[in-house]
Amino acid sequence: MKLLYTTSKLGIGGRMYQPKRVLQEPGTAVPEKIRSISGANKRRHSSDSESEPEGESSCSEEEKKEEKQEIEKLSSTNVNCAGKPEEDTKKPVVSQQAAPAVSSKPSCKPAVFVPVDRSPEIQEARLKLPILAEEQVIMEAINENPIVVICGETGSGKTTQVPQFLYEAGYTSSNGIIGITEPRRVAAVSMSQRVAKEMNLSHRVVSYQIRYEGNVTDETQIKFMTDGVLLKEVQKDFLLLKYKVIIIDEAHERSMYTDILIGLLSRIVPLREKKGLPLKLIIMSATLRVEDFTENTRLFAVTPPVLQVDARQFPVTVHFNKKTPLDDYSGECFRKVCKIHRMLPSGGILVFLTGQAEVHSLCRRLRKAFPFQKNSTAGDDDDRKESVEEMRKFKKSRRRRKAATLPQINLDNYAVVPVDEGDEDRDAETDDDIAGSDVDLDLGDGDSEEEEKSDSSLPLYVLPLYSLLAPEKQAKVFRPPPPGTRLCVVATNVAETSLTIPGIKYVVDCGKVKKRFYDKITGVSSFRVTWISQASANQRAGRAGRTEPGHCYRLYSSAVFMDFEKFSAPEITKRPVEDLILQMKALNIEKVINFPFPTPPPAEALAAAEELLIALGALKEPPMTGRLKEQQAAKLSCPISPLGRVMATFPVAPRYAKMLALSRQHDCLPYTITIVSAMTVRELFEEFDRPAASEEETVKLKGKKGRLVQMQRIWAGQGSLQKLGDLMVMLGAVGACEYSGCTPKFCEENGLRYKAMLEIRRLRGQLTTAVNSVCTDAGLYVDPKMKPPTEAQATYLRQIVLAGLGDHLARRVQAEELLDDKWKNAYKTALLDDPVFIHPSSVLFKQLPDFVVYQEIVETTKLYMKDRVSWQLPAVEVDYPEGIDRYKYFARFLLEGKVIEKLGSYSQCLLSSPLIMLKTWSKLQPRTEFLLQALVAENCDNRDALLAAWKKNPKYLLAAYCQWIPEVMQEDIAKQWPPVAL
DNA sequence: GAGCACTGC
Repeated sequence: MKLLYTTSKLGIGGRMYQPKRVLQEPGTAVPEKIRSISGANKRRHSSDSESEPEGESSCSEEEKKEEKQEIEKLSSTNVNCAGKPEEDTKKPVVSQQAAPAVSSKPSCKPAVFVPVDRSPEIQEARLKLPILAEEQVIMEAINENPIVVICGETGSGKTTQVPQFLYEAGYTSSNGIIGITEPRRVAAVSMSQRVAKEMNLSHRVVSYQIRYEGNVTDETQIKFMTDGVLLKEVQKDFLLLKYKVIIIDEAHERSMYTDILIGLLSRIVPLREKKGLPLKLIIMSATLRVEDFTENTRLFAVTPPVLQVDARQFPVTVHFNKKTPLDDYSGECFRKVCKIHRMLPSGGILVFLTGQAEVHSLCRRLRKAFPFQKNSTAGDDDDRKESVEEMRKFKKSRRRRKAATLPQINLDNYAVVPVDEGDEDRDAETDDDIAGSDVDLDLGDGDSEEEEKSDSSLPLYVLPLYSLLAPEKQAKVFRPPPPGTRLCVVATNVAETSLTIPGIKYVVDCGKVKKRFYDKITGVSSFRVTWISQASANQRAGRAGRTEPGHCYRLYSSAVFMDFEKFSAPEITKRPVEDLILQMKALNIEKVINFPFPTPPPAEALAAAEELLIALGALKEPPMTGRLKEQQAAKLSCPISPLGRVMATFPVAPRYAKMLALSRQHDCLPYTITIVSAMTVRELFEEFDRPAASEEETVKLKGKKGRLVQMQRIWAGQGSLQKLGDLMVMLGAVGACEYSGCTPKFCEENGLRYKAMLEIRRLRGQLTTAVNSVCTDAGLYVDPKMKPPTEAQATYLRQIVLAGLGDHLARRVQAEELLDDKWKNAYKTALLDDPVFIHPSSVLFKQLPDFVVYQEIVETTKLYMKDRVSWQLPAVEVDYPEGIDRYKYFARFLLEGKVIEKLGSYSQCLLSSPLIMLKTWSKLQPRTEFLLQALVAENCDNRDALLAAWKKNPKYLLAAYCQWIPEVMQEDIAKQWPPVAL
């Protein structure tokens, strides 16, 4: 325990640290800062690191070979060999004290102190951060351990300060970089800007890199980036040699890339140690739930030490409801906000709901209850200010009277309450931070009728907030509300982590969240509203204590809260993982199942991913020989194919990467790039079906909706372009938008989401670059005046799309198969027994083509297919049936002209549709039987067999075929029979 | 004839 509390001076220049003890007095029971140093890695690697010069590595061929072997070991079963002998890891903690390693063996710790010239204001602000008092402890732990976990909640300053500690301790001298990963782009950008400012350094030194942009230079020493960026870098340089330190921030969020990075780094760190170029790994988490990292011996053979730092947060009093509303949590939110607004002192309110529609309808209700007449220039009106302020004062006095009496007549305040509820009431009293407040902040959870009445004397400034909301509308929540009003933000989960709203004092938490679920077998996704986790609830509550002490009203009982899961499941366990698996295979990790995941994905998900990648040709097919068991084993460890390597370089889902890889032909690349970009970016079109804020808005929304539908019909094109279905709509929309300069005005007028269009533009740019670097002679560029594809190209594009979505083919259920009404207008897919449908928003909704290819199936009221391409003809990829059906299909293709090109010219004149070959009642037409018998007689179920039969007998099939042709044409056909050159 | 939270390359 004590080891890391040593006050010994560190060899980093003249800098002195305050002894820890002083800071932690007065002798209260200081919480353990170091939760676990058992087995902290005490084996010094001095011999390696001292003898070899730092920063220089001559990479001989042998070393490269060794590296490759080590990398391959990642996929071997022997994951425990992280390069440390067993006995060392078991050394008791005491023995470490006996060997004060810090002074005797400096190991990889840089002995430098780099001065930083901070402004006095910054310096002052920094000193208020609790983490600053921990600098010495943190740096000692980092110096002595290759891997350290730091826990500290939001407000601890760990993200901004730890990189500075490392910089000052010389970790960036000798050309090393400190890399920090963030799960979100905004965080990477804003953190880099803040740290640059705090350190008084240029953006050339403290930089960021996100998907489409960055300001990294040769001088960069501290680099903030998104986790995906670092994962891509591992692909180029497995050992991440330019980094001296990697910090994984927000590891508790358990984003997919973060998890993979931690798994990879657990192997990279010992590899770097071995090379004499040690890399430090720092995992930062907001919660103390880090066992998945620390107690996972597959991940880290030696348990890394865990440091805990305090956060500077204001206290938040949590109030539970006594009753948990069964389903109307939205209504309960309304009532709670009304009470807060009427009875409690000023301060912003933040409400958590689950979706756009809910957000808008609550906004509408609240605005109705507390109208706020905004003038043309909302809120900046000084004339009004006074009167509003006066009104407010008046209201305040009235409210006080009310507040003093209301809680006492709360009918829900029974004398007999369950124990915990009683406690909650006490919490509210004792924790009440507003001295002299005369209001009971525990509002109870009763209904009361009067709240529905409109009260314009108490203006509430109500704003919606969700991710898909236009940025300028989102930005409103960051500005102070108009004078005399109270801010009330009704938000989805964005407000939980991604966006922090200033001035929030009250949080209303419905306890629910809308999540996407995937069926592991069928891949069908659905959205469900579930209870949040305890960690989530606490995160939401924390949003009330950013600027002053706050209150959180949970619309569920504490008993229900106790039943919540402690933490939500890591993303990697809940999602299809084909993209990850491809990335890993590209790193030569073949036995993915043995990868040291902090939490592994379910076996079904791994198998499904592997299967899809094999089908796409990204992995080499497993051998079909040998024992079943071996075959099964081989199936889960297929090596990557050359195609797979190309696909892995494209930063999109493997399905789309396959489409790109195929599009060299017929100048389709620019179109495929655009289609893939549009399919990757979510929600191209504005949502107009939501509840409106007012009657006039309802009318406005309707108008916009109509305009969009009209435009979509235009974008859908004509002829074979139309068969590209919804993808043509996307292509047309993007094309039109770019043609007009991609202006916010154009988007606004045509129902396009401006943000989505920008993202598509940037993704097109990135994919174009990626394709150009694979096909060096492609010479592609992003053309803002891209013409629509030609008819022929549109047909190729359909095939290209099908190549990526081959398993997403749905067949229209024919009238004669209509056994049940539920199959009306339905489609059948390979994997699902249930009918699936074309979504009413599709341009193909009324068209009902025989075959469609879909992007995904989402289950709502029915199973709906999203973003379809139409197929009038069955695709060749369809499994060829066995038995008599083989001949039926072959007959059909033959008649359609798919087998023999020349017969195609007659396909329009046929007396019956080739499709009837497949009908159950086909026998009713003699010509079907006749043709079928002729084919069966010669075993003709493929083109080669047909050609062979013609060689034997040139008049073969003529009679049977003529039955399908009008008499006038029969003579002509007979002359040219057989319709091929033999 | 509809109703999708959030995020990264």
